[in-house]
Amino acid sequence: MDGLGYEQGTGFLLARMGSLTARSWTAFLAAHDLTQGQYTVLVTLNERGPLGQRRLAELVAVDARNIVAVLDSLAQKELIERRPDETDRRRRLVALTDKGTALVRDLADKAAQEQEEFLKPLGRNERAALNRLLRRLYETHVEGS
Amino acid sequence: MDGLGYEQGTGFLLARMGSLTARSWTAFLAAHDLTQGQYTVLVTLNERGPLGQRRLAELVAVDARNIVAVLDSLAQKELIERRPDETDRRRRLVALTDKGTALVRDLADKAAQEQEEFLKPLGRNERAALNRLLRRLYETHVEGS
DNA sequence: TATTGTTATACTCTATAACTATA
DNA sequence: TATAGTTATAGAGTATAACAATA
Repeated sequence: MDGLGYEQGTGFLLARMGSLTARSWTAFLAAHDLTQGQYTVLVTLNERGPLGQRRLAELVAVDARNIVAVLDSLAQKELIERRPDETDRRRRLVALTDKGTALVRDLADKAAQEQEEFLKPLGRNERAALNRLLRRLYETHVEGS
Repeated sequence: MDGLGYEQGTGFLLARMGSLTARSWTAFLAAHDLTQGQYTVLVTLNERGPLGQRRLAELVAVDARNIVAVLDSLAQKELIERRPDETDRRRRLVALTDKGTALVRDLADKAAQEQEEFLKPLGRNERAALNRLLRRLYETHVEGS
């Protein structure tokens, strides 16, 4: 019942801001010929090391069926490779190639600059606070299990 | 060079968390036969009152071409109506119907409960801080102009 | 000529059903 | 029978080109 009718919930704001962020984020990645899904996979592999597709999909929070095409495209770019798991011939271990590792590191630097624009309205301490809160949420929702 | 390779930037976390939030948010809205785009339009109209489609699209941060189908679907549900603008016959003013207004208010309450689940990892003060930071970002990026 | 709204097309993301091969 | 990976399809969100009516 305040000026604007009622207060927007955090969930709405998060989904909404995420969608806006994702847009500029997508444009940034597109300039480097990557989609969000591809980048998230690269980042996750960089953090965790080689993973089976099932576990990888879980961490990226994508259905295991839908990660296949993403991995195909990354493999074609020679950013990842699928290695056979000798102990279980159903499994394939997904790993970053050297080229993939180099790309992730390069993009991390450029992305930091990219964020400046978007986060301008917030001061230094506020950005740190936002980063910390988001990280807490992210880790709880993704690390789980 | 910390444990996990390198630190995730705020932009990445925001896009990522937004995507995760959007997922449960989408499921919640789907239970009430709405998409995210539809809901965002309803919320915006509720805050701002009747708007031309161009300005509405701007506030919702959707391309003006792509809001047409969203408005069509909302009009079919009788949640909004397009009124001719007598002073400029090119324009059509989009307004919430009584039914639409009632729905937005009803969903705002239910959404607040829905968020509990997602925000559980954060304490009361932290949620308030997150809400405040996101609102600042949202308003800067959307109110603009 | 510029602006408001529209139609149509294409790509990404997400969700789902049905399948192959291994265990 | 259960699990790892795959194929194929469909809806929603986003981006873009081309267009009609009006200013």
